[in-house]
Amino acid sequence: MSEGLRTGELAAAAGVNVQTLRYYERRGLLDEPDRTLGGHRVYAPETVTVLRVIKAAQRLGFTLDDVADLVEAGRHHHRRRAGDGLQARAAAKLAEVEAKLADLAIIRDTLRAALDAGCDDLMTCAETDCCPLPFVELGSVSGSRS
Amino acid sequence: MSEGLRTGELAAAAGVNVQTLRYYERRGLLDEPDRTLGGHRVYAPETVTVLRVIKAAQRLGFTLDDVADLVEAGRHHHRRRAGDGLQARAAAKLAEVEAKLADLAIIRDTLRAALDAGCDDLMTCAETDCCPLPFVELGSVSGSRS
DNA sequence: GGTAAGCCCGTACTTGGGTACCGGTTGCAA
DNA sequence: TTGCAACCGGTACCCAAGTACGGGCTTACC
Repeated sequence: MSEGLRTGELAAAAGVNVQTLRYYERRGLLDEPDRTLGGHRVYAPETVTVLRVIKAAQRLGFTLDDVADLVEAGRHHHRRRAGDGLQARAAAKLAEVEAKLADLAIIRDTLRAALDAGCDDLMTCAETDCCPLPFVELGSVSGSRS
Repeated sequence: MSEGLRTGELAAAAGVNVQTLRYYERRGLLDEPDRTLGGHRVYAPETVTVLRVIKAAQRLGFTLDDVADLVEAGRHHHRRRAGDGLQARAAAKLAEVEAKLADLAIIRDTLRAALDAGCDDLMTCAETDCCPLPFVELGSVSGSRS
């Protein structure tokens, strides 16, 4: 058994695009699979799990670079340096996520306040400073994208 | 009075890059300013406020396209159609922000759980399902970037 | 009037995560 | 054996919100 999947099958099974598979391979997230004599890729069935793990990590806010590192770290996880493991990275990511949550909470409150105050024109509000829009800085997370 | 600012001065006053000013002009966020005889831009001093408003709106999660629409809607805010105003857009944006907050809260909890459970290798965890990582879907916000 | 800083415009590049297109091969089934 | 779907590699393109670069002008100060 373990008959192997072709790109189209794997893509369908994992819910991703065929191009994405080759993109992940280029990025080092997927091992280079075996090939048929003609050069077509043949993936081990476990690869579906690998893809699900990648997608899960992405949903946790890790970038593909993060994931590539994580996969790499896991591949030979003997002799690991400090800061390499999932633990350390998860802790760091958690801090980021918490900062982003705090920012978003401020944004939510501000939007609510703007709604309550009934502002309807940004420029007028800014000039007459009737309204609670934050023309001050919004602390922490600088280069943050979700 | 109201002597006018050159690009460099405006950029410094508003804390943005000079290139960004021309970029905003192209995007329709800034009116085309007056020019000197030689073709150099001369901005009205109020433009600093405009830029602060733009930046504030961005911090609230509006895209530059959103902001451009908002500015446009404010420019002739007589005869406004439903859904045009800041109110409506702020309400929509608030819903987005709340959805994103909910997702991030799940992510935070999951990261915390992974930390508590002491997972240190994604692939092993995925295979042995010892750990709380979410290999399920994470609801709502699809194309969301902060 | 010379020189340096600042500005002009157009274009190309950046980041992150893919997608799309292309012409050419391979695999498989009827 | 023929026909067509699926696959191959390489490259180009998409989004947003800018940033950088290059060659040529303008402005301001000494």
